[in-house]
Amino acid sequence: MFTIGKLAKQSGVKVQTVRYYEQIGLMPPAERSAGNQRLYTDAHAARLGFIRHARELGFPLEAIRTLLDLSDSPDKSCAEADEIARARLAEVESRIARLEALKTELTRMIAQCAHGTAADCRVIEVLAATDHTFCASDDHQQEAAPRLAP
Amino acid sequence: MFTIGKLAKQSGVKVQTVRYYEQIGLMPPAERSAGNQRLYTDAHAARLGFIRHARELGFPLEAIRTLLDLSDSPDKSCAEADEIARARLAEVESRIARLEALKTELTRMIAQCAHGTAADCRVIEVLAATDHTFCASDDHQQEAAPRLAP
DNA sequence: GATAGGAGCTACAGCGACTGTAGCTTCAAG
DNA sequence: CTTGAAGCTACAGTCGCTGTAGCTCCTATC
Repeated sequence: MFTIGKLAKQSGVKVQTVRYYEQIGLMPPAERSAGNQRLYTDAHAARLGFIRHARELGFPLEAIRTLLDLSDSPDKSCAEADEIARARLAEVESRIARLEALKTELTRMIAQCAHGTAADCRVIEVLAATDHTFCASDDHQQEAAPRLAP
Repeated sequence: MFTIGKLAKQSGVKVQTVRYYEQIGLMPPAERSAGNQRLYTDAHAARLGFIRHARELGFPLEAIRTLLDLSDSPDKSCAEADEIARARLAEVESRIARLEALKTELTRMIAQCAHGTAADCRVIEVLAATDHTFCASDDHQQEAAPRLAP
Protein backbone atom coordinates (compact mmCIF):
# COMPACT_ATOMS: atom_id res chain seq x y z
CA MET A 1 0.00 0.00 0.00
CA PHE A 2 1.38 3.39 -0.93
CA THR A 3 0.30 7.00 -0.84
CA ILE A 4 -0.97 9.18 -3.65
CA GLY A 5 2.43 10.80 -4.06
CA LYS A 6 4.15 7.50 -4.78
CA LEU A 7 1.35 6.44 -7.09
CA ALA A 8 1.57 9.70 -8.97
CA LYS A 9 5.33 9.56 -9.33
CA GLN A 10 5.25 5.91 -10.36
CA SER A 11 2.61 6.55 -13.01
CA GLY A 12 3.82 9.88 -14.27
CA VAL A 13 0.52 11.55 -13.42
CA LYS A 14 0.13 14.53 -11.13
CA VAL A 15 -1.29 14.11 -7.67
CA GLN A 16 -4.15 16.47 -8.44
CA THR A 17 -4.95 14.58 -11.58
CA VAL A 18 -5.26 11.33 -9.63
CA ARG A 19 -7.70 13.00 -7.26
CA TYR A 20 -9.56 14.40 -10.24
CA TYR A 21 -9.84 10.93 -11.77
CA GLU A 22 -11.27 9.67 -8.51
CA GLN A 23 -13.70 12.56 -8.41
CA ILE A 24 -15.08 11.81 -11.85
CA GLY A 25 -15.20 8.09 -11.13
CA LEU A 26 -12.42 6.98 -13.45
CA MET A 27 -10.41 5.72 -10.51
CA PRO A 28 -12.26 3.94 -7.69
CA PRO A 29 -12.37 5.73 -4.33
CA ALA A 30 -9.17 4.81 -2.54
CA GLU A 31 -9.04 3.28 0.90
CA ARG A 32 -8.03 5.70 3.58
CA SER A 33 -5.43 5.47 6.32
CA ALA A 34 -6.17 6.32 9.94
CA GLY A 35 -5.14 9.88 9.12
CA ASN A 36 -7.50 10.08 6.11
CA GLN A 37 -4.81 9.69 3.49
CA ARG A 38 -5.49 7.72 0.32
CA LEU A 39 -3.86 4.30 0.07
CA TYR A 40 -3.23 2.50 -3.18
CA THR A 41 -2.26 -0.96 -4.39
CA ASP A 42 -0.58 -2.19 -7.54
CA ALA A 43 -4.01 -2.72 -9.04
CA HIS A 44 -4.64 1.01 -8.76
CA ALA A 45 -1.27 1.70 -10.32
CA ALA A 46 -2.12 -0.58 -13.25
CA ARG A 47 -5.44 1.15 -13.78
CA LEU A 48 -3.85 4.58 -13.63
CA GLY A 49 -1.17 3.42 -16.06
CA PHE A 50 -3.90 2.30 -18.43
CA ILE A 51 -5.56 5.68 -18.21
CA ARG A 52 -2.31 7.53 -18.72
CA HIS A 53 -1.36 5.47 -21.72
CA ALA A 54 -4.77 5.91 -23.29
CA ARG A 55 -4.56 9.66 -22.68
CA GLU A 56 -1.19 9.76 -24.37
CA LEU A 57 -2.85 8.17 -27.36
CA GLY A 58 -5.38 10.97 -27.18
CA PHE A 59 -8.46 9.02 -26.15
CA PRO A 60 -10.96 11.27 -24.38
CA LEU A 61 -11.82 10.35 -20.81
CA GLU A 62 -15.27 9.08 -21.75
CA ALA A 63 -13.74 6.65 -24.23
CA ILE A 64 -11.26 5.58 -21.58
CA ARG A 65 -14.13 4.96 -19.21
CA THR A 66 -15.63 2.54 -21.73
CA LEU A 67 -12.29 0.88 -22.37
CA LEU A 68 -11.78 0.39 -18.64
CA ASP A 69 -15.23 -1.14 -18.32
CA LEU A 70 -14.37 -3.56 -21.10
CA SER A 71 -11.07 -4.38 -19.50
CA ASP A 72 -12.92 -5.08 -16.27
CA SER A 73 -15.24 -7.59 -17.93
CA PRO A 74 -13.00 -9.79 -20.07
CA ASP A 75 -15.85 -11.93 -21.41
CA LYS A 76 -17.39 -9.10 -23.37
CA SER A 77 -16.71 -8.74 -27.05
CA CYS A 78 -13.93 -6.35 -27.86
CA ALA A 79 -15.86 -4.89 -30.78
CA GLU A 80 -16.48 -1.71 -28.85
CA ALA A 81 -12.80 -1.26 -28.03
CA ASP A 82 -12.01 -1.82 -31.67
CA GLU A 83 -14.55 0.77 -32.69
CA ILE A 84 -13.20 3.34 -30.25
CA ALA A 85 -9.67 2.80 -31.50
CA ARG A 86 -10.80 3.06 -35.11
CA ALA A 87 -12.67 6.28 -34.40
CA ARG A 88 -9.57 7.68 -32.77
CA LEU A 89 -7.47 6.63 -35.76
CA ALA A 90 -9.85 8.37 -38.13
CA GLU A 91 -9.67 11.48 -36.01
CA VAL A 92 -5.89 11.41 -35.97
CA GLU A 93 -5.79 10.98 -39.72
CA SER A 94 -8.12 13.86 -40.34
CA ARG A 95 -6.13 16.05 -38.01
CA ILE A 96 -2.92 15.17 -39.78
CA ALA A 97 -4.50 16.10 -43.10
CA ARG A 98 -5.69 19.44 -41.80
CA LEU A 99 -2.39 20.16 -40.14
CA GLU A 100 -0.55 19.40 -43.37
CA ALA A 101 -2.70 21.95 -45.14
CA LEU A 102 -1.97 24.42 -42.37
CA LYS A 103 1.71 23.76 -42.65
CA THR A 104 1.64 24.51 -46.35
CA GLU A 105 -0.21 27.75 -45.70
CA LEU A 106 2.07 28.89 -42.91
CA THR A 107 5.18 27.98 -44.84
CA ARG A 108 4.04 30.05 -47.81
CA MET A 109 3.15 32.97 -45.58
CA ILE A 110 6.53 32.94 -43.93
CA ALA A 111 8.49 32.39 -47.11
CA GLN A 112 6.91 35.44 -48.71
CA CYS A 113 7.53 37.73 -45.78
CA ALA A 114 9.90 40.48 -46.86
CA HIS A 115 10.89 41.31 -43.27
CA GLY A 116 9.97 44.94 -43.69
CA THR A 117 7.22 46.87 -41.96
CA ALA A 118 3.82 45.58 -41.00
CA ALA A 119 2.32 47.49 -43.91
CA ASP A 120 4.04 45.18 -46.36
CA CYS A 121 3.96 42.08 -44.21
CA ARG A 122 2.80 39.07 -46.10
CA VAL A 123 1.75 37.32 -42.92
CA ILE A 124 -0.65 40.09 -42.03
CA GLU A 125 -1.77 40.53 -45.60
CA VAL A 126 -2.69 36.88 -45.94
CA LEU A 127 -4.62 36.94 -42.70
CA ALA A 128 -6.45 40.07 -43.73
CA ALA A 129 -7.70 38.48 -46.94
CA THR A 130 -11.18 37.51 -45.91
CA ASP A 131 -11.80 35.67 -49.13
CA HIS A 132 -8.89 33.28 -48.67
CA THR A 133 -7.41 34.71 -51.87
CA PHE A 134 -3.95 33.63 -50.90
CA CYS A 135 -4.83 30.22 -49.58
CA ALA A 136 -3.80 27.09 -51.39
CA SER A 137 -6.85 25.33 -50.05
CA ASP A 138 -9.68 25.78 -47.61
CA ASP A 139 -8.68 22.71 -45.64
CA HIS A 140 -7.16 24.68 -42.83
CA GLN A 141 -10.52 25.45 -41.34
CA GLN A 142 -11.43 24.62 -37.77
CA GLU A 143 -7.88 23.75 -36.82
CA ALA A 144 -7.67 25.30 -33.42
CA ALA A 145 -4.51 25.67 -31.43
CA PRO A 146 -3.91 22.80 -29.07
CA ARG A 147 -4.39 22.83 -25.36
CA LEU A 148 -1.72 20.52 -24.00
CA ALA A 149 -0.15 20.01 -20.63
CA PRO A 150 2.48 22.73 -20.16
CA MET B 1 -24.03 50.13 -40.78
CA PHE B 2 -25.36 46.69 -40.01
CA THR B 3 -26.35 44.64 -36.97
CA ILE B 4 -24.43 41.91 -35.25
CA GLY B 5 -26.47 39.24 -37.00
CA LYS B 6 -25.44 40.43 -40.45
CA LEU B 7 -21.84 40.82 -39.37
CA ALA B 8 -21.82 37.32 -37.96
CA LYS B 9 -23.36 35.77 -41.05
CA GLN B 10 -21.07 37.70 -43.36
CA SER B 11 -17.97 36.65 -41.45
CA GLY B 12 -18.93 33.10 -40.66
CA VAL B 13 -18.61 33.69 -36.93
CA LYS B 14 -21.38 33.17 -34.40
CA VAL B 15 -23.13 36.14 -32.86
CA GLN B 16 -22.07 35.11 -29.38
CA THR B 17 -18.51 34.79 -30.51
CA VAL B 18 -18.53 38.36 -31.81
CA ARG B 19 -19.80 39.59 -28.47
CA TYR B 20 -17.16 37.47 -26.77
CA TYR B 21 -14.44 39.06 -28.91
CA GLU B 22 -15.70 42.47 -27.91
CA GLN B 23 -15.75 41.44 -24.28
CA ILE B 24 -12.11 40.37 -24.33
CA GLY B 25 -11.11 43.44 -26.30
CA LEU B 26 -10.27 41.75 -29.58
CA MET B 27 -13.03 43.67 -31.32
CA PRO B 28 -13.55 47.32 -30.40
CA PRO B 29 -16.78 48.20 -28.58
CA ALA B 30 -19.40 48.72 -31.26
CA GLU B 31 -21.48 51.85 -31.61
CA ARG B 32 -25.02 51.44 -30.42
CA SER B 33 -28.34 52.30 -32.02
CA ALA B 34 -31.07 54.19 -30.21
CA GLY B 35 -32.36 50.83 -29.04
CA ASN B 36 -28.94 49.75 -27.70
CA GLN B 37 -28.15 47.39 -30.54
CA ARG B 38 -24.60 47.07 -31.82
CA LEU B 39 -23.86 48.67 -35.18
CA TYR B 40 -20.96 47.67 -37.40
CA THR B 41 -19.14 48.95 -40.45
CA ASP B 42 -17.06 47.25 -43.11
CA ALA B 43 -13.97 48.00 -41.04
CA HIS B 44 -15.37 45.83 -38.28
CA ALA B 45 -16.12 43.10 -40.78
CA ALA B 46 -12.55 43.20 -42.04
CA ARG B 47 -11.18 42.95 -38.54
CA LEU B 48 -13.44 40.06 -37.70
CA GLY B 49 -12.44 38.34 -40.93
CA PHE B 50 -8.81 38.73 -39.94
CA ILE B 51 -9.52 37.12 -36.58
CA ARG B 52 -11.48 34.31 -38.11
CA HIS B 53 -8.82 33.54 -40.65
CA ALA B 54 -6.10 33.58 -38.02
CA ARG B 55 -8.18 31.27 -35.84
CA GLU B 56 -8.58 28.88 -38.75
CA LEU B 57 -4.81 28.80 -38.96
CA GLY B 58 -4.80 27.91 -35.29
CA PHE B 59 -3.30 31.07 -33.85
CA PRO B 60 -4.32 31.53 -30.23
CA LEU B 61 -6.28 34.67 -29.43
CA GLU B 62 -3.34 36.29 -27.65
CA ALA B 63 -1.20 35.91 -30.77
CA ILE B 64 -4.04 37.32 -32.84
CA ARG B 65 -4.19 40.28 -30.51
CA THR B 66 -0.54 41.00 -31.25
CA LEU B 67 -1.03 40.50 -34.98
CA LEU B 68 -3.96 42.91 -34.95
CA ASP B 69 -1.88 45.48 -33.10
CA LEU B 70 0.80 45.16 -35.75
CA SER B 71 -1.73 45.44 -38.50
CA ASP B 72 -3.03 48.60 -36.84
CA SER B 73 0.41 50.20 -36.84
CA PRO B 74 1.81 49.60 -40.31
CA ASP B 75 5.10 51.36 -39.59
CA LYS B 76 6.26 48.80 -37.09
CA SER B 77 8.61 46.05 -38.12
CA CYS B 78 6.89 42.85 -39.02
CA ALA B 79 9.51 40.77 -37.23
CA GLU B 80 7.06 39.99 -34.49
CA ALA B 81 4.44 38.77 -36.93
CA ASP B 82 7.06 36.65 -38.57
CA GLU B 83 8.07 35.20 -35.24
CA ILE B 84 4.49 34.38 -34.30
CA ALA B 85 3.93 32.65 -37.61
CA ARG B 86 7.16 30.70 -37.27
CA ALA B 87 6.26 29.61 -33.77
CA ARG B 88 2.90 28.44 -35.04
CA LEU B 89 4.57 26.56 -37.87
CA ALA B 90 6.92 24.83 -35.44
CA GLU B 91 3.96 23.87 -33.33
CA VAL B 92 2.08 22.49 -36.31
CA GLU B 93 5.11 20.49 -37.37
CA SER B 94 5.62 19.00 -33.96
CA ARG B 95 1.97 18.11 -33.75
CA ILE B 96 2.11 16.42 -37.12
CA ALA B 97 5.12 14.40 -35.99
CA ARG B 98 3.40 13.29 -32.82
CA LEU B 99 0.19 12.48 -34.64
CA GLU B 100 2.09 10.38 -37.15
CA ALA B 101 3.56 8.38 -34.28
CA LEU B 102 0.08 8.03 -32.83
CA LYS B 103 -1.27 6.88 -36.13
CA THR B 104 1.37 4.16 -36.34
CA GLU B 105 0.52 3.03 -32.83
CA LEU B 106 -3.21 2.99 -33.37
CA THR B 107 -2.89 1.22 -36.69
CA ARG B 108 -0.81 -1.53 -35.14
CA MET B 109 -3.22 -1.89 -32.25
CA ILE B 110 -6.17 -2.22 -34.55
CA ALA B 111 -4.46 -4.52 -37.01
CA GLN B 112 -3.58 -6.97 -34.25
CA CYS B 113 -7.06 -7.07 -32.76
CA ALA B 114 -8.43 -10.58 -33.12
CA HIS B 115 -12.03 -9.41 -32.69
CA GLY B 116 -12.63 -11.82 -29.85
CA THR B 117 -13.35 -11.03 -26.21
CA ALA B 118 -11.91 -8.20 -24.21
CA ALA B 119 -9.63 -10.66 -22.44
CA ASP B 120 -7.69 -11.20 -25.66
CA CYS B 121 -8.15 -7.73 -27.05
CA ARG B 122 -4.96 -6.28 -28.36
CA VAL B 123 -6.25 -2.75 -27.99
CA ILE B 124 -6.82 -3.19 -24.29
CA GLU B 125 -3.64 -5.18 -23.85
CA VAL B 126 -1.53 -2.46 -25.42
CA LEU B 127 -3.12 0.21 -23.27
CA ALA B 128 -2.62 -1.86 -20.15
CA ALA B 129 1.12 -2.15 -20.77
CA THR B 130 2.39 0.54 -18.48
CA ASP B 131 5.93 0.11 -19.73
CA HIS B 132 5.06 0.89 -23.36
CA THR B 133 6.25 -2.60 -24.24
CA PHE B 134 4.19 -2.67 -27.39
CA CYS B 135 4.90 0.83 -28.52
CA ALA B 136 6.99 1.54 -31.56
CA SER B 137 8.16 4.77 -30.01
CA ASP B 138 7.50 7.04 -27.08
CA ASP B 139 6.64 9.94 -29.32
CA HIS B 140 2.94 9.65 -28.77
CA GLN B 141 3.17 11.34 -25.42
CA GLN B 142 1.18 14.44 -24.54
CA GLU B 143 -1.01 14.20 -27.61
CA ALA B 144 -4.36 15.03 -26.17
CA ALA B 145 -7.66 14.72 -27.96
CA PRO B 146 -8.66 17.91 -29.71
CA ARG B 147 -11.31 20.33 -28.64
CA LEU B 148 -12.74 21.76 -31.83
CA ALA B 149 -15.89 23.63 -32.70
CA PRO B 150 -18.68 21.05 -33.13
C1' DG C 1 -52.39 50.34 -34.31
C1' DA C 2 -51.98 45.67 -32.50
C1' DT C 3 -49.59 41.56 -32.46
C1' DA C 4 -46.40 37.88 -33.41
C1' DG C 5 -42.02 36.21 -33.91
C1' DG C 6 -37.37 36.80 -34.93
C1' DA C 7 -33.31 39.20 -33.49
C1' DG C 8 -30.94 41.64 -30.06
C1' DC C 9 -29.53 42.50 -25.15
C1' DT C 10 -27.07 41.11 -20.44
C1' DA C 11 -25.37 37.90 -17.31
C1' DC C 12 -23.93 33.75 -16.21
C1' DA C 13 -23.10 28.52 -16.36
C1' DG C 14 -20.87 24.78 -18.83
C1' DC C 15 -17.55 22.15 -21.83
C1' DG C 16 -12.81 18.99 -21.39
C1' DA C 17 -9.09 17.85 -18.84
C1' DC C 18 -6.85 19.35 -16.04
C1' DT C 19 -3.92 23.04 -13.01
C1' DG C 20 -3.23 26.16 -9.30
C1' DT C 21 -4.33 28.21 -4.89
C1' DA C 22 -5.68 28.81 0.04
C1' DG C 23 -5.84 27.13 4.26
C1' DC C 24 -5.87 23.44 6.73
C1' DT C 25 -3.97 18.47 8.89
C1' DT C 26 -0.86 14.62 8.97
C1' DC C 27 3.41 12.23 8.57
C1' DA C 28 8.44 11.27 8.75
C1' DA C 29 13.13 12.69 9.67
C1' DG C 30 16.38 14.72 12.60
C1' DC D 1 9.70 18.08 19.66
C1' DT D 2 10.16 20.64 15.84
C1' DT D 3 10.21 21.38 11.10
C1' DG D 4 9.08 20.85 6.51
C1' DA D 5 7.25 17.92 3.07
C1' DA D 6 3.25 15.74 1.70
C1' DG D 7 -1.53 15.06 2.28
C1' DC D 8 -6.40 16.87 2.64
C1' DT D 9 -10.78 19.67 0.86
C1' DA D 10 -12.86 23.08 -1.77
C1' DC D 11 -12.87 26.08 -5.18
C1' DA D 12 -11.20 29.30 -8.98
C1' DG D 13 -8.85 29.58 -13.36
C1' DT D 14 -7.29 27.95 -18.04
C1' DC D 15 -8.91 28.39 -23.53
C1' DG D 16 -12.26 29.59 -26.80
C1' DC D 17 -16.11 29.50 -27.14
C1' DT D 18 -21.37 27.74 -26.61
C1' DG D 19 -25.80 27.56 -24.49
C1' DT D 20 -29.43 29.23 -21.52
C1' DA D 21 -32.68 32.38 -19.08
C1' DG D 22 -35.18 36.17 -19.15
C1' DC D 23 -35.53 40.26 -20.80
C1' DT D 24 -36.21 44.20 -24.75
C1' DC D 25 -36.41 45.68 -29.44
C1' DC D 26 -37.45 45.70 -34.36
C1' DT D 27 -40.01 44.50 -38.39
C1' DA D 28 -43.78 42.50 -40.97
C1' DT D 29 -48.36 41.36 -41.39
C1' DC D 30 -53.28 41.92 -40.30
